[in-house]
Amino acid sequence: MDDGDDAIRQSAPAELPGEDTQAHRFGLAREAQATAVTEDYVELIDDLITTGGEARPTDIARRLGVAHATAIKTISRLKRDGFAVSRPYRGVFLTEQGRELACRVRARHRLVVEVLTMLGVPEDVAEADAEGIEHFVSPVTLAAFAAYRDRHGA
Amino acid sequence: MDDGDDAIRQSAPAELPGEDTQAHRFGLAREAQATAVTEDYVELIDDLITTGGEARPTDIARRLGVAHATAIKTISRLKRDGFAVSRPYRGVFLTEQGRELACRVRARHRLVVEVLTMLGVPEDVAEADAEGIEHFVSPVTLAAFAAYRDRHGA
DNA sequence: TTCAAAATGAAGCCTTGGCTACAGATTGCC
DNA sequence: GGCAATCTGTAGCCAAGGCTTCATTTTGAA
Repeated sequence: MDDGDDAIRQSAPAELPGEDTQAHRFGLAREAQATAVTEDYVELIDDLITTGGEARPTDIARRLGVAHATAIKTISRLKRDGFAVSRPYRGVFLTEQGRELACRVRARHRLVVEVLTMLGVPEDVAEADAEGIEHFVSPVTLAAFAAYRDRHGA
Repeated sequence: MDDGDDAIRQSAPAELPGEDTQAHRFGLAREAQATAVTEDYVELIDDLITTGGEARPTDIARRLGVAHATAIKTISRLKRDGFAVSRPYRGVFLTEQGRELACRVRARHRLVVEVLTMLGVPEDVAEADAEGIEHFVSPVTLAAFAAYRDRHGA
């Protein structure tokens, strides 16, 4: 797992010779996958706090569709990595770093859903697919999405 | 890991009540992730056989950017799951199921790259992002992509 | 106030997908 | 034919992210 500023990773650096290029692309995808769970948890925690005032492990687990023990273990990783804090039996809270990540993740998610919808994907399918797609959309692609949305009225 | 026919998963079934919907979406994304590695390997093996006549573990590992032992272990899972066969020191071959999956995966990859490019994403970035995105594009979204491509000339 | 239900957290297990290190097979060069 | 380099495969380690089970804490209802 990366630390905060890499949780939404950068785009490809320079040119690489042929075969290495492919290996590099797979490497980028693996990195993005490693941050996906962090991003999902942080965004959900932010949602729960915003809409309900608190984020409890049981609620997080239910919303994600995992066992509560799984959520607690992942939350402990968030704490270890500086995205969240929690006091026993008192819910989970985001650090500044966590809130900042949540904000970026939510904006990216919305934009992906918007663009999918504009392309003719039904709203509910767009939401579902975006849940996976969003973690692999690089900043460059995100910028292209934003430009496309602005060009064609949303 | 799913077996063959689910390796490209289906879209969401019926309507689900509010909170369960979100849990279900995350569940779909987790399933798609579980099939992503299988899809990458199968497509790469098919490429290597088509272009070079054989797919050796070392070549697979180099192209994916992982250690050869990692590739061998994953290949053994492909064999276990009925996507590939191999004889010691004689390279890897796809089963009928494996070839069929490779074909679907390649078509999907190309379409994702095409659509990203049409949206204004630079070619190389589109290729890199598609490596991750493709695994989460449901059949419904894929159909919408194809319709979009056909509507606006590629 | 008491007590049962629900939430929490810890512990231990599994699979996946990385890695390194080492052993054995194959190949090709001399 | 022999030997070194390369390729292959096995074994063992690790972390992530699932799971179940169980003990403990908190909470809320009678």
